[in-house]
Amino acid sequence: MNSMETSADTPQMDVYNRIWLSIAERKLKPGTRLKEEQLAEIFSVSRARVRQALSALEHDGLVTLVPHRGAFVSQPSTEEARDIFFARRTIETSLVARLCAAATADDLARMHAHVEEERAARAAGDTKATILLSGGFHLLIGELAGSPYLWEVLRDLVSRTSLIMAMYQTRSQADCGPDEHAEVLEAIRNADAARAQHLMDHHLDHLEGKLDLDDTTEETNDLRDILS
Amino acid sequence: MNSMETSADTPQMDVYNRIWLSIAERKLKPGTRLKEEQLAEIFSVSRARVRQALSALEHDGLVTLVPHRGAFVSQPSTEEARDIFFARRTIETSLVARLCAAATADDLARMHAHVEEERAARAAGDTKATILLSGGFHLLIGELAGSPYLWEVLRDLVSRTSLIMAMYQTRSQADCGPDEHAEVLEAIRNADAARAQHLMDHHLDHLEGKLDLDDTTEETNDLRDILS
DNA sequence: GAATAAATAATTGTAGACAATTTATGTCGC
DNA sequence: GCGACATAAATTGTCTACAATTATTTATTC
Repeated sequence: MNSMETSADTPQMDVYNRIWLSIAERKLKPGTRLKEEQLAEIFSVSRARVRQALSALEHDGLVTLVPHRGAFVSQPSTEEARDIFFARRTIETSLVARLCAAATADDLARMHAHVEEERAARAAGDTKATILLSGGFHLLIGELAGSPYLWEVLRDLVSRTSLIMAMYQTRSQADCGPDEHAEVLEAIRNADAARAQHLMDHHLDHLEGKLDLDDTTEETNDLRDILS
Repeated sequence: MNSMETSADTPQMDVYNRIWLSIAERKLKPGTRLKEEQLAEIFSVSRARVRQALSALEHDGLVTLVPHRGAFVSQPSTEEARDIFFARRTIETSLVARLCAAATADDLARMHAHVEEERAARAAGDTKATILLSGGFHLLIGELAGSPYLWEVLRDLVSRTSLIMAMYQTRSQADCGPDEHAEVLEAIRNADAARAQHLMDHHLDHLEGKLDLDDTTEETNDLRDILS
């Protein structure tokens, strides 16, 4: 019942997941063009399957579909980036507050185990796992809050955040840092709702602060976008 | 810049919107089978377009796609129904609190105009408009909060709520009632965040309370589901 | 030599046909 | 007459070929 696994049963979900993962891991950079035929060959599926996957990814905001031009890894604007963080603060501060009142011993154990896993991955220098686990902590909070719907929303927000980080991150490293997660966990353990909310809010602010969201230097790879 | 209009530009979005509207208006009842060819003929489009629209509707939780059996208007379970209301409370209470601090005179005017419109529609006995406007008030709050992302989430939640109401509503009438909306608006006007949050929370509770979410009498139209 | 315009090439969008699966109908045996 | 099995119909899932659009290259003219 691990909610991290994103059911790779059907072939079409497989191509969706593989592209999703590549974007979440930041191997596919924003602005990258995704040709349908090329993807079809890589994954050994028909072009129709690729189109379905791309359509779903567009719905999740990870790729942008331009009519008669093709699919590109999305390049969220600074406004959109700020909006995503706003939405995360709105939802996640509410959820941690609720968790303070409702968390079971088992919940706390799972969160503790997760933070340890994050530490281990970071210590081992496994950047791929670090990025995934870092977002996974936030998803775990959504899961423990007991709302499948909000968990889906959070999954969407976390993956979009990954894209935003890939685009606007200038200084320092990629992930949240397990220390702040540990602090939030400690507040939840103490059932200190106000502190947990404050810490989560601050944590997301910290993440947003790492970004270069000044509108002046809209970086891009696409010559089309550079040369007006 | 009215956010209620759901861009019916492309043909595929048109069929999506027309089905979406029929469900939101509760003309299409939960469990109704949606044959692709039939829809294709009705809308005078190819079956591929219908499939795209159905796929998008499934992603929004309004339609359930069963492999090799077809598409059906979703029949959300009582757990899912409660989850939707939980999500709405989580998000909307946060948003009204924020609005209390940030609402401009223009914002207040728009909300006031909307409540009046609701009253007029209800007085005129226009049930279709009443249902739409009733959800529209909640969407307006999302819009004025200035978060396009959360507005999209709210739109999804409101349409799912409409489906839930169609399924589980037993007594009294369909919509929210403009009086409670007016009360919320009054609290926002007075910048009383705590009261606004409380009223919104109570309002959604009231809505949920109108439903018959006892798990015992899972109503359905599909013979398959009735006769095990 | 530079800019514009036409032609060619590449890519996406669409539709129609075919295959796989499920549902309904009819028949045979009991 | 009732139930199980086989056959037929209907519906969905998938793929391939073709049309529409856009990008690139080449040729022509100023």
